[in-house]
Amino acid sequence: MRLLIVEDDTALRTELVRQLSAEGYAVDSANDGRDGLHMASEYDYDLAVIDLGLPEIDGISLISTLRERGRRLPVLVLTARDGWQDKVKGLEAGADDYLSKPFHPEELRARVQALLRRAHGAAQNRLNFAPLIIDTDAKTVTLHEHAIELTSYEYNTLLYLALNAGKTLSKTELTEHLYAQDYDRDSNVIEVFIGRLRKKLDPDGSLNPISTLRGLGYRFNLPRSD
Amino acid sequence: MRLLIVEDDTALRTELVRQLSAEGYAVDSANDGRDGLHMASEYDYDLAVIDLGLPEIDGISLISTLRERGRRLPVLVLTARDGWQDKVKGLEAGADDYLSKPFHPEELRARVQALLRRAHGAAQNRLNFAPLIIDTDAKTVTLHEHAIELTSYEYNTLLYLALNAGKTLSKTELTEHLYAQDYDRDSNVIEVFIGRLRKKLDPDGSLNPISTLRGLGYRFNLPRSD
DNA sequence: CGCTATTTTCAGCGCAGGTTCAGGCTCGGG
DNA sequence: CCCGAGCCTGAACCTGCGCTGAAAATAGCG
Repeated sequence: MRLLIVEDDTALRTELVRQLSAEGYAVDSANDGRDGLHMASEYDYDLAVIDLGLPEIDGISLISTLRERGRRLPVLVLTARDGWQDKVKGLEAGADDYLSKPFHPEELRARVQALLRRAHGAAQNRLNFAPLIIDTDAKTVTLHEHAIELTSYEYNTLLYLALNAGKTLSKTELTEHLYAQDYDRDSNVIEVFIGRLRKKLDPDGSLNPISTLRGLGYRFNLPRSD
Repeated sequence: MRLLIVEDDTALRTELVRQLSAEGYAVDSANDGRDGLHMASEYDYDLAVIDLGLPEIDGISLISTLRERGRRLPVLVLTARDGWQDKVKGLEAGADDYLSKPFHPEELRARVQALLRRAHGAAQNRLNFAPLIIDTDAKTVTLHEHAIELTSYEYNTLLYLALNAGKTLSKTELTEHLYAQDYDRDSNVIEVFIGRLRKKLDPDGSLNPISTLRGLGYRFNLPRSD
């Protein structure tokens, strides 16, 4: 999951990046609305955290502009103090949730998680695919009631594929969602991770959870069984 | 467990902080409703003790505001004398329990403990994990019917992990709940405590009660057996 | 006010896990 | 049937995270 933070206060921005990176997200950040708009246009983020009081282009306009351009990513708005009307304006502009400063890290985490889940139509923290279960709370994967040990990038890759089950994702699409900006584009990391995932999830080659579409990308095949 | 005290009487506030710190909680305090609201917003406390007669913003409004914002933390209300109607108002505003001044330290202790337990869905004072038992009343830990000597921070760390059994907790998440505000962020205390816990709880390495998820955090593995 | 127990810092190390690379394989188009 | 682009894979590399033991700081206690 790749997130964008738009926040002018350096201290807070750093803190946000730190927090969310620790949760395993790939995080980019911008310190004003203009940069934020740039970055949000350039990449397909899974979620944006936007402060309303921003120099250059304020948060509200930023959100409106994004929405006008048809970007539907979840937006979490940060409002100064109890900016009551700000919240309303924010929601009207197309934000999905708000958080007033100062806020507690816990709540930020919870909201981000909730928004991401909602966006992918996964209400719960437990994705059930036939014999495969992904628990996003414990960050754990189970196959046939049997725990599978995945490293964090393996997990992230699998999660992203699974959240887009049935859809074909190109390799660039995957890298862009798994890594923060400026990741070396011509590398075969993804192939390697797909390989490792297949080996771990399907050692005997009977499940075929991930199929390759030559020239197009990869697709997660298992149907959701909830 | 991290608590917030909101009390304007300096003597009493200091006393409360002393009391509860002595119990091993991480305690922050505010001396009026405004500060209290700030702090409660900034951080995700596990419980709040709030006096009803407060300057700036009174206790009732403070509680209501918190509840409106969707904060569900347990709130213990302190009322002057037998402020009979105050209790009612307090409970209506969303407090979970009350205590009229003056009160016995013992009683405070008991109520705080009870509320914390309830909040974590642990009705009893005894968390049972297969061969490991944590008695939150006696603050003792038993492994295979055999007492384990833990220092208070070791105990706190273990308890927090155990209360969130199965969930992966990042190191920052842990520090934030174990220490009062402004704790130096880049330190490896947590690693050290985890190490010591493992050594004490699992000397021969057969139980593996706490697993580390590289880059993500730690997870308590034992299932509850109640 | 000293002594002990506990917490915190620190530095060094080991290794997990991410990244790269090379060589072989596969598929599809001509 | 052959060729080449794209994909797979095993192995090697290398960085940084987490572990550890010991020393320094601090708290607790008589």
